[in-house]
Amino acid sequence: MTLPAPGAERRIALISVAPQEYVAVELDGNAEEQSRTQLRADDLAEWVAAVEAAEAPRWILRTAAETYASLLRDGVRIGRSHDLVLCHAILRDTASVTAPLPASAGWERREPAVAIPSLFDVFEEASGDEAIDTTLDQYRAQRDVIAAAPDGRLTLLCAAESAGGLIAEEMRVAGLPWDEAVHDAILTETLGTRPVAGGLPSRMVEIGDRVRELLGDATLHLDSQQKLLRALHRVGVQVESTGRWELAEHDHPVIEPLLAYKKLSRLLSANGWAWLAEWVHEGRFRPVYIPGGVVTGRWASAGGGALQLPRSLRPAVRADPGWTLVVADVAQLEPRMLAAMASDEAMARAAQGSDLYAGVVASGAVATREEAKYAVLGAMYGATTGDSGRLVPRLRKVYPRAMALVDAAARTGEDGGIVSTWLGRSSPRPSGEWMRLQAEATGADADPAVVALARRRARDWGRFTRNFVVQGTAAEWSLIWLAEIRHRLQQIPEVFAEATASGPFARVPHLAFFLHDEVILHVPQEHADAAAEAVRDAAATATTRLFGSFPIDVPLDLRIAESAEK
DNA sequence: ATCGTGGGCGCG
DNA sequence: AAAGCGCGCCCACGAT
Repeated sequence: MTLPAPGAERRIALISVAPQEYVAVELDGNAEEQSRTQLRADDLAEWVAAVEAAEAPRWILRTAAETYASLLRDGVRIGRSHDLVLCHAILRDTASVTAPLPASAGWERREPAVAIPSLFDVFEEASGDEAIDTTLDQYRAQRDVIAAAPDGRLTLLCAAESAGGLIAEEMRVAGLPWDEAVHDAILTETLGTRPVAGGLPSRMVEIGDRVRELLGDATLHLDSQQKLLRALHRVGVQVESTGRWELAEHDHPVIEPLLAYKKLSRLLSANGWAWLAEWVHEGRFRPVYIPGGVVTGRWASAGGGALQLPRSLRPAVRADPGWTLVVADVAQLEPRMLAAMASDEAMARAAQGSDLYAGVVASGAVATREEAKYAVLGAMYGATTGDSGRLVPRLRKVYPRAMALVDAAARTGEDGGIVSTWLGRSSPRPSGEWMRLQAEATGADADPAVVALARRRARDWGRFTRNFVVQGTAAEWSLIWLAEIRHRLQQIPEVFAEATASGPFARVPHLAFFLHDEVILHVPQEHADAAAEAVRDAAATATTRLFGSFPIDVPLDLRIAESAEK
């Protein structure tokens, strides 16, 4: 991702002014209108492609989820954008500047389900000229907020967020190569023979019958939590819930088959044959990504459970013939971000190499890798009890700067304050209800029960803000990583071999999947090494863009393989 | 029939 | 071995 100085790049706002009608407004260095081009929807893709090839401007879009999807369907890709909806969400709440962007309902994200039909709703009572004025005013307001932030952090964040908006649409169009036969084989192997009409697969029937027999109820409906709980009590298993963890603590013949049944049941309902039929078409799984869909800046997804694919199905992710996958993830991204944010050199030393937890053990803070893991997770999540909570104070001695950062974030949250990520995405204000409860608890004659509740809610919010700064900064690293990968892949020439898929990514290496700290690329075999190098370079660049010369390792686990199986 | 909620569990 | 953060989705179940 290159970030030219403001004014040094061409910027063109692409504005929908009426159904089937667009206006492209070219802006000068002061974001003043320079020229205007009227476009019919039918001509849009061709015009954008020509301008992109000639000038590679930064396209100012209402949001990629609306405009870019249709361009991609017409085979047109763009390089850079400024996504007004995505950036509005960041800029209206940022604590990085004294005067954040005024919130404006017209620039809120819309539900994906209505995004496409409502593409023109915002303008239904406005003339085309009003739509243009509204868009340009919003862009100028955003530009002013971005420029007011120190160190260009919001420039980087908004550029990366906008790139994420493009990438999410591109990954949806490209899809994740998915081998339906492999998926089907895994299901049959795990669940048993597929039922012909309704009913459950054979292994589930067998195991379910065994569970019912051991519970002494031949007609028990195992999917009913309440009935199952009562049946367990009847045979003397005194659990309070039917959760996996609590069941595992009990010793009764029914536990083992019951846990096995629950595992199978989960696979069937979440990613069984019905999921396969609904979400995989022509060898591609196409999830709906929602960039910035989580308050911390992480991506969310809608439909298909894209971010919850069970590891057991990874073998079904298979490259097309003549293509390969580049699969890369970062180990322990969040604590690495924490070490760098806090300039904690001791923690950064522990983070050298591929296993941060081993480094924590080497520092002498804890005795085993497992303890290191629970201590570090506990530090970032705010654990206070259990083994994890007991280990956290040891880290405070060895990594005082890192711990001071998360402890301060927790205190700020407990006091009702706002915290921010490294680049300036800020946490939401606590709710009015939360504020009222805290106010009620500070009175001299406050009910002790109210005080206790307020304390608990304050700590809850403190754990959220504690984690926000770390999870959100990790999301920023990943976003820049993604954008840099995309930028590098665009330099790799297309292949001339016969394409195995259709669409704008049929002949080029492309991102196919993203999951918080992991990417999967789908790449013509001849470009596998170049793509892998792009992924590594991009990671190094992401780290430098965020933390300059601070020495923090962010090592990748990267492999080139036909399948995503680990 | 449809909606909201809670339990449970997959992912990071 | 822990239960501390962030999600989305499925199911049952009770309310509408």
